[in-house]
Amino acid sequence: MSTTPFRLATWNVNSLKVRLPHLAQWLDSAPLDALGLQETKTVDADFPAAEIEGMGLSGAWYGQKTYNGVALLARSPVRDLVRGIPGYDDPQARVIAGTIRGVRVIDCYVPNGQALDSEKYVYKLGWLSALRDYLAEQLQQHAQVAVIGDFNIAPEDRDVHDPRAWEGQVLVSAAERAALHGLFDLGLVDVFRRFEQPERSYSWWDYRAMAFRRKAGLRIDLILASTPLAALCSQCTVAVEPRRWERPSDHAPVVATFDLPGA
DNA sequence: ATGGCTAACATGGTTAGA
Repeated sequence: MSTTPFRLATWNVNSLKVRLPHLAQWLDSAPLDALGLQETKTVDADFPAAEIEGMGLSGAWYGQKTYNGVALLARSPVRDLVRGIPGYDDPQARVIAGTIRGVRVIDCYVPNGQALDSEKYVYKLGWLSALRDYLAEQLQQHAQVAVIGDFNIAPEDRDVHDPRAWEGQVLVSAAERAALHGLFDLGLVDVFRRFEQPERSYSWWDYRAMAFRRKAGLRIDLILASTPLAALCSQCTVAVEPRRWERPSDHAPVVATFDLPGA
């Protein structure tokens, strides 16, 4: 049976306006079919739609002033768009979902949480609970589901450059990891770990203290796939190269290839 | 080394990120 690759990426761009040249340059070298962005940091009226179209992409975006903001883009039509988590009243623009070539793609920017004693941490855990309910419903509706984005949680200690220094901190705390594993329990698979990976594979490095050069990062940007979709995954890598460029995002893209049935 | 750096908004210094 013939298959066609579906190359899906997630990238926290930390301001789409600043990172438009990086996106264009990366797309020149990386053949992609669909892409979820986070931290676009722009209202929908100012979204650079013409520039995105010039890159051969179309889709939809859901943004707000200054903070957050997500976009779901593809080379083929994005259908049945849904912004936010239905039924969850959230003033922050963090989720956009659509169907691309039969795959239900849900692009997420999970709250950071700031610190364990912060109200933002309470918001993060409540938000993840709402996301879990939403994903449970989506997995009933669709066989092929991909949940992609900046999860702001490092799943395991091997996803942390210095687990001892980070122990108990936000992004690695037990309650956050339990919430993430709650998503895995729905049947979602972290496809990156389906393959052999280099030691010290991360997707985010602090701008400060030469963290990137020291390989002092975290793997917090993930591609999760429903079991039937994960079975079609043939590759998943961190595209570390854009992190080396001038004025980079602090996150690198993560890319997965799914060999979808059909020509 | 409880700092370091980047971006938005604003146009100096705060908020937020992770």
